[in-house]
Formats: sequence, structure tokens, C-alpha cells
Amino acid sequence: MTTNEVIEVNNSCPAEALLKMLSGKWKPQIFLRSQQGPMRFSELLRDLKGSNKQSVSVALRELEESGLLSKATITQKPLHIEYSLTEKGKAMIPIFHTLELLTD
Amino acid sequence: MTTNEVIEVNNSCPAEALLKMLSGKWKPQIFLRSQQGPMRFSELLRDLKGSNKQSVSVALRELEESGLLSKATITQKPLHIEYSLTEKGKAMIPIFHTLELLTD
DNA sequence: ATTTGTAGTCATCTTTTTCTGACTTATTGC
DNA sequence: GCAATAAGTCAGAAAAAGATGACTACAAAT
Repeated sequence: MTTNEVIEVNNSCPAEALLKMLSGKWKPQIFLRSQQGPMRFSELLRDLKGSNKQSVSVALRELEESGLLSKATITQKPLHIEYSLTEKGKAMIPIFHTLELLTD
Repeated sequence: MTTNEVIEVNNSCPAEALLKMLSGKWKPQIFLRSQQGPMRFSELLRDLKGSNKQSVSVALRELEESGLLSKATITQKPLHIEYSLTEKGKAMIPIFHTLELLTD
């Protein structure tokens, strides 16, 4: 064994796991954008002012890994990739609207 | 004017503001603990394994600033300070339970 | 008067996140 | 073939977050 891996114990803090799904500088905005329909990498890069390739790339991969977004290769016209909200992602929308009411 | 202050424009991303309230290494656990009743600084420091004065102090201040916790000086017995959940904080609990169901 | 308990702050160091710019691979248009 | 578009990766730099240890302030107890 040449690699050391730290095993993180999940301390059973419900909020923590959930918050990690959308934590980071760009994930909340990408999640918001995803509610408007499928989106492309270059499109996000253009629309998220102040963002960069690396960060958007990592955010998309992590949102995909946590099951909120799905990635699809569209084999048509200009041939591109689309990211869209999954069912799990859609289920989260009304909950955030409820939380929104509390911020006032 | 000797200080420069960066004015952050709130881009009206609902999830973002909400997530910021509980983002950070210790805030979710402190929020969880607050549901059990009032708590003290030294108590948190002892119970949150691996934490430290500085981080707990900052977390408490920010939770207070965002209106989830309130601070009270108890002028009795050993004279101490108590942090408790506000009404706003209490209103968030059921919502997090709902979100919890989605993680499975 | 010195120690103990409570609740911190401050400067500095370390770790984690985020940003930058150069480079890559595949497809399509000219 | 050559340039452009699309979707990235990678190494290194910069910025933000978190940890450490020393120090402060107040009240009560010995």
C-alpha cells in the first residue's frame, strides 16, 4: 500500500451532508440556472460572471456525482453536451422556496 | 477615507444566501446542537471534537448575525453566556428534515 | 493575592478552495 | 489543411477558511 486514505466518519449531522451538495462558490447559481432547462458548459461559463473553466467544471462534476444533475451527449447539429436537473434535483426546488420565505 | 470596502452585489440567488447561513465546518453541528436547548461557548468547545476557540467563536457570531441564534448574558450563579435558537432558527428545523429524506 | 472558570481576541501558520493561463481532443466549416 | 467551436484537463498562483498558541478581561473562590 503506497497511498494513505483518511476515512471520514459521518457524524450523522443531517444538514451537513445536504449542505455539501450545494456548497461552493458556483453550485447554487448552477442549480438555479438548471431550473430553467438544460444547459451547456460554454453557456454557463459565459453567464456566470467572474467564473472560470476549472471551477465550473468541478462544480458540474460534483453536482452530477451527488445526483442533482445528469450529463447527456447530444449527437446532433453541433454535437454538444447538456446538463439537466434530475428528479432528485427537481424534488429540492420547492424546499428551497420554503426556506426562501424565512430569509426576510 | 482610509479603508476600502468591497460592496458585494446580491445576485438574487435564493439558495446562495440560505446556504451561506449554515456553511462552514462547524455551523451545521452547532445548529443541530442548538435544537437541544441553550448552549454555552465552553460546552460547544468541549463537545465538538476537533474544534477550536477561534472557529467556534466565528461560527457563533455569524449564526447570530444571520439571525439563527441569539446571545444572552445570564446574570446568575457562575455568570455566563447562553446561545439559543431564535424563532427564525426554529422555523428551519422541519425544512431540514424534509431535505434529509431526499438524500437517500 | 493568587488561582480557577468563563468567554473570548489576536497574530501567525497551515490547509483548502478558487483562479489563471497554457495545453488537449474531437468535430465542423471554409 | 487550417481555423473555430465545444468541452474540457493540468500545474501553479492567489485567496479564503480553519487551526494554534499566547494573551486579555472579568468574576468568584481559596
